[in-house]
Amino acid sequence: MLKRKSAREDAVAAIARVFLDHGYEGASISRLAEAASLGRSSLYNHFPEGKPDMAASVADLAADEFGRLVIAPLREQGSPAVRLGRAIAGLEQFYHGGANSCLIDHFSVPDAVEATPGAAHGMAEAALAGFETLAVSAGAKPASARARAERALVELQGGLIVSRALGRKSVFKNALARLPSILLDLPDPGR
Amino acid sequence: MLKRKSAREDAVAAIARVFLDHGYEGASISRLAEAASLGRSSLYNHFPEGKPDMAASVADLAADEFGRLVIAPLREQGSPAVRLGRAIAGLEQFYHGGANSCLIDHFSVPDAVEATPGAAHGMAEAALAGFETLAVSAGAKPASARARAERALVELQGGLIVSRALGRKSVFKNALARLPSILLDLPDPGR
DNA sequence: GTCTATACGAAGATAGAC
DNA sequence: GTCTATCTTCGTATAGAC
Repeated sequence: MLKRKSAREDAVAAIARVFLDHGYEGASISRLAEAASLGRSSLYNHFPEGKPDMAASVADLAADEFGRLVIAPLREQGSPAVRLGRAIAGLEQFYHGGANSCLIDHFSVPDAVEATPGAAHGMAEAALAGFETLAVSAGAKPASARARAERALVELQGGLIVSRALGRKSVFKNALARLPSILLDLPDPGR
Repeated sequence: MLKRKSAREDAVAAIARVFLDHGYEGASISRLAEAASLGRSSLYNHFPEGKPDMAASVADLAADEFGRLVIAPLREQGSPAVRLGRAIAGLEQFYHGGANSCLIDHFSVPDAVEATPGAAHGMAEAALAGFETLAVSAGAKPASARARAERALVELQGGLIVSRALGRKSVFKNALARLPSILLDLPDPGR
């Protein structure tokens, strides 16, 4: 089921980078239009509800991509370690090795929450659920799996923030490298 | 050496919350003025250079407070565990138990970086240096201490982000609770 | 120091020509 | 679908009265 990209989908992909780089408030219509190689007005043909519409579309795209690159591999066949390895490769791609900042963060400010209610919350919960599933299938008990998933998500988000603040992608890479021990290493496997 | 708070210092404390809640771009002069209980114009008496001036002042205040509440306790007398305990109490206070988002994050977007160059970077480095010192005095070797400090900062920032996105302060509290094992537990103490 | 008034451009959005 | 033109509101900033 290959679907040809619509013009709107092209626009969403183009403007996503602006929200990523500048945050919701910093993503002005002018910047968005320039990124999409369109006039300001032309954007409103693709997004009749204006900026909230654009932000919601970007959030949807990000959720889709995250699902495809990270969540799906976690639920595929293979040992937990192999599945996590594929998800980590997906994370590197999704975040461009730490160069991307995360929408969860940018979409958590009040004005963005008002425009796209539940977007940040939903992305965070989706990631949490994916990691939790992996931890369970690695043998963790429910409560432990939940805690491990939370730690993994914290590690990921923190890695992105600190990486960007310090201008060192290695921080994000190091965070990725810690995921296996967080999600897979069970201190008392037999318990 | 008790110094009376100047009117300007009052204003800085008041507007800090706006930058914290809304980010650099979302902190409009109107919002800042309202938070400071002043007219828009009056703000320019205290901050002649306008918004960048305000942002820089807030960054300075945050750095001072962080130094006082978190870094200083790390360097005081007492065992490493006791010092970290005091720093963690300081962190709870500084971040209001996870209710605050961090300036490091908000000041890392391009427009904020342009307005207050080096602010985000400096705050991150200061935290890193403080944690590193503690790890060293707990017996970690230089390279290990550096890595541990980085992990601690990642944990902190990630905890704040995820806490805010999910609306659960427990995420931040859990992150704080992991700091001792990150900074103090040395797997091979004799090595 | 704080206010009112004001200027000026940017941001968000719409109408209508092509 | 995209453009030009236009509108309104907001954001930033200054001048000057009190």
